[in-house]
Amino acid sequence: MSRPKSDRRRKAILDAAKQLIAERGVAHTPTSAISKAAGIAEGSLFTYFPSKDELLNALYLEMRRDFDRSLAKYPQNADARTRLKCIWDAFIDLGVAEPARLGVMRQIRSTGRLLKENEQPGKMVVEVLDAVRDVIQAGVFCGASVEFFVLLLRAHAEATIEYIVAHPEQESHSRELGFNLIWRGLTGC
Amino acid sequence: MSRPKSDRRRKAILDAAKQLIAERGVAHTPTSAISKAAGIAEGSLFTYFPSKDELLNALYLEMRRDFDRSLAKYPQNADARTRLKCIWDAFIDLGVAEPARLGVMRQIRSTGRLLKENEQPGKMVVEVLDAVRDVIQAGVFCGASVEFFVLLLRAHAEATIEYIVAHPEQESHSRELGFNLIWRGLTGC
Amino acid sequence: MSRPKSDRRRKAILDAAKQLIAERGVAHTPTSAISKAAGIAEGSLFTYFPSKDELLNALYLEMRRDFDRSLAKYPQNADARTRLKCIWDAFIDLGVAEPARLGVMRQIRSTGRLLKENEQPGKMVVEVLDAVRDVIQAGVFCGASVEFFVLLLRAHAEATIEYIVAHPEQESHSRELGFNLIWRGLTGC
Amino acid sequence: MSRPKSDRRRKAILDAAKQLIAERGVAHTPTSAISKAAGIAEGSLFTYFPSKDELLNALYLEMRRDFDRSLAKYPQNADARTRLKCIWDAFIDLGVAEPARLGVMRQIRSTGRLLKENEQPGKMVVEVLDAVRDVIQAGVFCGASVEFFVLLLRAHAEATIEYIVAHPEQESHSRELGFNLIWRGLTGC
DNA sequence: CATGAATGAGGTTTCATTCAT
DNA sequence: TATGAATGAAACCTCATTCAT
Repeated sequence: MSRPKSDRRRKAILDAAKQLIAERGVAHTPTSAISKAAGIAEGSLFTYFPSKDELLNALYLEMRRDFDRSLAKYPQNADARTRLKCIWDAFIDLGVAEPARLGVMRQIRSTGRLLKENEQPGKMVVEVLDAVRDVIQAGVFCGASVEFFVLLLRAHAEATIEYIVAHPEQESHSRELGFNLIWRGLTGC
Repeated sequence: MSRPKSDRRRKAILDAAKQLIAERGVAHTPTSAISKAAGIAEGSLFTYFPSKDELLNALYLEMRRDFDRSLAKYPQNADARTRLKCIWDAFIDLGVAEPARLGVMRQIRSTGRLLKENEQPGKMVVEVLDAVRDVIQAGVFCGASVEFFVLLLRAHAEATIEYIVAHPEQESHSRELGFNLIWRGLTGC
Repeated sequence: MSRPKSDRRRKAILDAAKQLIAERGVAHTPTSAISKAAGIAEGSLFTYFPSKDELLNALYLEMRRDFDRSLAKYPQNADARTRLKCIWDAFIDLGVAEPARLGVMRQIRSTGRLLKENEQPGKMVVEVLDAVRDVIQAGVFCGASVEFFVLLLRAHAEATIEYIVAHPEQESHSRELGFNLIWRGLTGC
Repeated sequence: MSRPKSDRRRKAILDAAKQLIAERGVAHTPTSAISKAAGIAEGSLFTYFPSKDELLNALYLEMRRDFDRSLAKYPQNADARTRLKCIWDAFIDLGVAEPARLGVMRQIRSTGRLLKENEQPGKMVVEVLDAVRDVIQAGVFCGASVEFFVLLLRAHAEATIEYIVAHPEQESHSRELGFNLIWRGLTGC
C-alpha cells in the first residue's frame, strides 16, 4: 500500500499514456510504448500500476480531478446563470487547453473497464446538477429530469470544444454562442 | 454453379460484429468471436471480408445506410421546423431501436481505419445541413457557422437517445423536450 | 485412373505453376494462384492433381521429359566429344530458352517431396553417363568415378546457363568456353 | 541490470534454424519449431530477431562469416595456384563439415528476402575474384570474363562437396580430382 | 527498486483441401 | 465435371505480465 518511490515517474507514466492514447487509441497503445515514452523500463510500469487496467483507471481519475480543480474559485452563491457560465467556461477551457483529454476519457470509459469506485460523480458534476436544478425550477421545463439536462449540457459543451479546436480563430465567439444557445433553450430568454 | 456467396451469411457476420462490438468494444472483439457468433468457420469470415478492417468499414457503411433509408419519406419542401423535426425523429428512432448503433459507429470512426471512400457525408448529413442553414438565416444567430450548429444538433440528439435508453418510460416526453430545447435555443420561440 | 477430361487444362495448370513458381518461389505460390493463372476454378485443380505435391511432381516430370525430348536426334555412334557436345548444347539450349526451368526443378527437388518414382534417371542422364565413361577411360582420370564427373558436368552447364542468361550478348562465346574448359579439364587437350 | 540477452540463446536459435531448414526447408520450418528446438518460448525468438525474415538474414550472414573466417591464414602473396587451392580447400572443408550450410544459404537466397546490406560480397568472394583474374591473364582464356569463371568455380566446388558427402570414403581423392580438373581446364597443365 | 529478457495465450490471416450446387 | 464458398489447422507476430539479475 505504500506509495511507490517516485511521484515524478508515476506522473511521467500517466502523461505518456495520455498522449499516446490520444494519438493512437487505447487499443494501439501497448504498455511497452507507454513505458518507453515515459523513459522507464517495461517492467517498472508494473511497480507503479499493477495492471494496464489500473493504469487506465488512474489516468481517468487524474483527469477528472483536473476538472474539479478547475472549479476552485467557484461562486457558490451567485445566481444560476453565473454559476452555469462559470462551469461552462471551466469545462471549455480545459477541453480546449488539452483537446486530447475528453477523447481519452471517452475512450477509457468505452473500454468498459472502469472500476466501480471511479464512477462516483466528481465535484463538477455535482455543481452542474445543482445549477441546472435551479434553472429548471424557474422555467418552462419545470418538472423535467435534471439528469437529462445535464446530459444535454455536457454534450453541448463537448461539441463546442470540438468546434473550437477545429476553428480556433472563432474561439470566443463560439464559446458564447454555444452557451447562449443552450441557455436560451433552457430559459427562453 | 457453386454455392453462391450467401447474403444471409454476410448479414449474420455483420450482425454478430455489431452486437459483439457493442458489448465488448472493437478491441475485445476478435474475428474468431465474430465468426463463431455468426455460426461460421474462422476462415469463412475472410471470404466475405478480406480483413477485419474491411469488415469494420462495411459495418459502418451499412449502418449509415440505415440512416439514409430512414429518410425515405423526407418532406423536402416543408418548412424548416418540420424538416428538422423529421430528421430528429428519424435519428432518435434509429438510435433508440438499436442503441448499440451510435456507439459502434463512434468506435469504428475512432479506430482511424475508416477508408476514405466511406467518409463522404450521407444523405442525412446533407439534409441536416440544409435545414439548419434555413433556420439560422431566419434567426438571431444569422451569420454563425452552420457546421457548428450541426455539431451541436448531433450531440444533442445523441444525448437524448442516451437518456431515453436509460429511461425508456419517458421516451416521448424526452424526445419532444430535447427537440424543443434546441429549437428554442436556435430560434428563440 | 482415367485421364481427366481436358489435356489443355492440365497443360494450362502446369504452365501456370511453372511460371508462378519461377517468379515467386514454391512457398509463395498457393494453389489458388495457380488455378487462377490457369483460368480455372480453385477446386478444379484438384480434379487434375490430387494434391499440390502431386502437381509439383508432375511438373518436375514434365520438365525432365523436355530434356529427354531434346535429345531426339542424338548421334548415338559418334565419338565421345561429339556426343558430349551434343548433350551440352541441348542442355544449354533448354536452359537459356526457359531460364526458369532449372530454378523450378531445383526448387521442387529441394522441397524434399519428390516421389520416389520420379527419381529414376532420364534419358539425358543415361547418355551423359555413357559419354563421360568413354572420355574417362581414355584419359588421365581413368579409374575415377563416373558419377562424380557427371555431377561436375551438370554443375558446369548450369553455371554456364546462369552466366548466359545474365549476359546474353556473350552467349555463343560463353557456351564454347564453358565446354572447352570442362573438356580440357577432362582430357587435357 | 536485468537478465542480459544471452549469446548462447541467440546461437541456439540460429543453430536450430540451420538444422531444421536443412532438414525440412525454409517453407516447412515455422518459427514455432525453431523456438521449440532451441528450447525457448515461441515469443522469445522475437526478442532476438524481430521477424522470421531477419532471423534468416542473420543466419545467412553468420554462415557467410564462417567462410571469411576460414580464410584467416590466407597466403596473400603466394602464386595463383596456391591461393586458389587454399580457397578451394577452405570451401570444401566447410561444405563437408556441415553439408547443410550451402543448401541453407541457397534456400535463404532464393526466398528473395535477403536484405540489401547482406548482399555485399564477402572476403572469400573477393579473394576468388583476385586469384582467378591472375590465372586467366596468364592463360589461353585471357580476355574472358572473370565473373564467369568464378561462377564455374563455385559450381565446381559445390558439386565436389555434394559428391564427397555422398561418398565420404573418397574425400581426399575427390577433392584433388575436382581441383585438378578445373585447374587443368583453366590453364591447360 | 529498476531493468528488460522471457513467457505463452491469443490475434489476424493464409491456404490446401472438401463439398454443396 | 466444374465451380468457388466453406473449412480449420497452422503460420507469424503482439503484448500484458513475470522474474532473474
